[in-house]
Amino acid sequence: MIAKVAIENLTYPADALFDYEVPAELEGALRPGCRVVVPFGGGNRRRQGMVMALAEHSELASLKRVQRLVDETPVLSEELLGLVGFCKRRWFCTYFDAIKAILPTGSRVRLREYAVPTGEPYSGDDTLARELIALAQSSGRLDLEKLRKERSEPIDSALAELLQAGALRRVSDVRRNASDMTRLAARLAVSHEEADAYVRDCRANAAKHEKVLDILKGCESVPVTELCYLSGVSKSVVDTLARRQIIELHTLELLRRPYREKTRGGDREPIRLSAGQHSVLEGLWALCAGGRPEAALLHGVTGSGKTEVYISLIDRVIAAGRNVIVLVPEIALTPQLTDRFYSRYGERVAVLHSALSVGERYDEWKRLKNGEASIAVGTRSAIFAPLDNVGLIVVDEEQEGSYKSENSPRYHARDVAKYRAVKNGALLLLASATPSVESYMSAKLGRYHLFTLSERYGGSTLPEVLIADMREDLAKGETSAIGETLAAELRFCLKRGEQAVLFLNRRGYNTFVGCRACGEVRTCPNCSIAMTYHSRNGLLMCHYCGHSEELSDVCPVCGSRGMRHLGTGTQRVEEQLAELFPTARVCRMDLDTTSYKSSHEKLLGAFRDGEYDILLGTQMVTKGLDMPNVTLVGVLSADAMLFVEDYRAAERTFMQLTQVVGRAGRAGKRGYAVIQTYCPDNRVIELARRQDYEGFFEEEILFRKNMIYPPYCDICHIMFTGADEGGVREAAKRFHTALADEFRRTQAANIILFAPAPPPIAKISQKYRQRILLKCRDDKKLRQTLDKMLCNFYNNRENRGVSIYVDINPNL
DNA sequence: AGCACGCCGACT
DNA sequence: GTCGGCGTGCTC
Repeated sequence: MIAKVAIENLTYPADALFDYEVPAELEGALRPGCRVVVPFGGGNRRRQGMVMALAEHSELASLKRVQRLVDETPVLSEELLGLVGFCKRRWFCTYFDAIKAILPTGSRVRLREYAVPTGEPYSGDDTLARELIALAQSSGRLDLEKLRKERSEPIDSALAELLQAGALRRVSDVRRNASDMTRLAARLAVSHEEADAYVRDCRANAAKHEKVLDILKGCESVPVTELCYLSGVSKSVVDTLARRQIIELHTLELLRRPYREKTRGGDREPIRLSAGQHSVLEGLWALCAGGRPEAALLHGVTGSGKTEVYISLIDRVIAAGRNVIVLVPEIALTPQLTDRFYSRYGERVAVLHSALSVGERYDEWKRLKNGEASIAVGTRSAIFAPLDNVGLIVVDEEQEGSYKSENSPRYHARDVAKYRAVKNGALLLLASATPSVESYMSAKLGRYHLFTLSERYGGSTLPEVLIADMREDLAKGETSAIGETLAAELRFCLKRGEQAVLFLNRRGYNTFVGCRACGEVRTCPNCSIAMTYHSRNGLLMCHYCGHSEELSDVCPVCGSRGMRHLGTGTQRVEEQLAELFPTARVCRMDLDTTSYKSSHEKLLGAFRDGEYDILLGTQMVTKGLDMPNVTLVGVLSADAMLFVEDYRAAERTFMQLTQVVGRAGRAGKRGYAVIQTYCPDNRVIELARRQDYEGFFEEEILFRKNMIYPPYCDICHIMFTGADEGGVREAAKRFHTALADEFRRTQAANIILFAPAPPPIAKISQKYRQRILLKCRDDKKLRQTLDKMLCNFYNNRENRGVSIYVDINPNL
């Protein structure tokens, strides 16, 4: 018997399936989907592998043998094994990149290599070998990985000699990744006075230590990640303090299975559906019940009750004995939806998302795998849920950018969902109030069944939307973030005793720091990006590499004391609100105040319970809140997101405005929305005011067609990164020339190839970047060409030190 | 990415 | 003669 094995840590061109002989004692137990340990390469170093398939014969004359079986039962089903290969072909990753995306971190194993003394004496005269054997005998075994790292000189020839002489024997050990090491917390191990004394006596770099200790002096115990964020230090500083026993680390027993206490499985109420909802449900069920692969797009205006429809559908699918996957863009933003699932399906639902600890996630994964749970609800990676017999896959808010993975494999969950729907004979249901232009186009072309819910649920009406022309305020010399129209509406709203939500988009909210004298903007030393000021820790931080520094008002370029915050911060708006409405209770929700996992939910809960009058926040306030008492929604600046160099700017603006506006006026109350803008005549803003998706689509699709943008093409980015700016540029140029030649040679049609250029962020973490843009059709032929070009790139020694990756239809 | 193989210059 | 530099190519 032969095992076809994918091997961990191979480069892209070397990544193939390798044949290994299955030893007789493993036959039967070793099945596709099991992990194995195999000898690999000239030195026969042990590597982890995944059995992708079994075969009777091999083309090769002599084979090495599988050394050890890691899993007694396969961790990947046949379907998911197929998906591994699909990911590799589609997104240019290695087999193991795909496997790592599919398996939860907790189920992963790490291979450790040891050498143990056999008792046989070593009589050779290699000094290093003598040293090693002595070390092995005194400590019982040698940790090879550690040894290689610690030793400056190569140890492998000495090691080989000892193995040859029979003095050492190789042992490999497989370790589970299950325990949760990340939720570590720190507290002071000494008195405040001793801590002060430590800082005094510590000459070198005590500033960072002092910051850490200052924070700990104020609190009982602080999670390490939080501590690093607040003090702007890296974890190594905390580790050093722990090693010196100034602080101690302990695992925080907080936040385990956060939803366990919640009501489970009690809600058996049949959902009352409107006539419109009911007919959509019947239409979807007809598609689902057939057991053949189908795809549908459910376009329902905000508040039309899409959730009720697909929960009813899930009821039926479950009753029919099939399983369900529900994808949501960001689980932290949809606590109401997950609560709903818990109360309705209880233990039968498993939740998968990144805010869970490694252990929690692994547990949920196991419950799905062993059949305890049959509904997987989660973010992007939940599409890999280990379920068989999937009857329905729901992608909620399908236009959201979070469904696209930003690291390898750079997959789109929608595409994986399509694959799984086909393999399972399932219905793929894409749901949105503002579908992506691509999906709506597919629906119009009949590739998806289109279902529409055009009426709001529960008799509420769409809010009345006012466009506030900020130019009028400006003409009066008024430059505040809250214009007259919005201020007036806020006053009415508060007088009625109702609540308001104010939305500030991210770009406008980011407060970078610049010099008023010379115009210098503080940029990160590692990345070509402006640093942003975080009020909570008082530091300037870089979102890309995590670098942080103290804020100073002295300009490093011109030396004047002119460094100030620029941009509209939530803080500034808060101050203004306090001025306008001194008695109103304002709740601010942004990245700063919500770095803790649960605080988001807590703030929303408090707002919902009426503890605040005004909720002020970024992106996150646009989604998933269904607050009956919110009757006013304000968009502080609709323009900032409109003028971005990105073909999707209009789509995103329309989507966000529509979603924000849709928050107002549920449960029968009249809602109002105010959109502040300096260009009130802009079509997108006008269409969003009318909540006219159809109109928006008609205009947008023309633009996409004329300019050749998706869905009329696929956009392919080929990215080059490296520490040497010139080297990266040269490598990109070489690739561009070779690619152009290849396209000419194969007479590839309908491809627009752009010359390499630096992307908007030209440097991240001290790595320079170059990008080649390609407008093309992402078909088999193109993928084969790119695959070949990538392999050539890796194998060309001129490209050393430059990394390359391909991203199809990336988020910009 | 490792690691072996092999082809050339410095040195015993 | 041989030891060791690193350029080249393979890994079942």
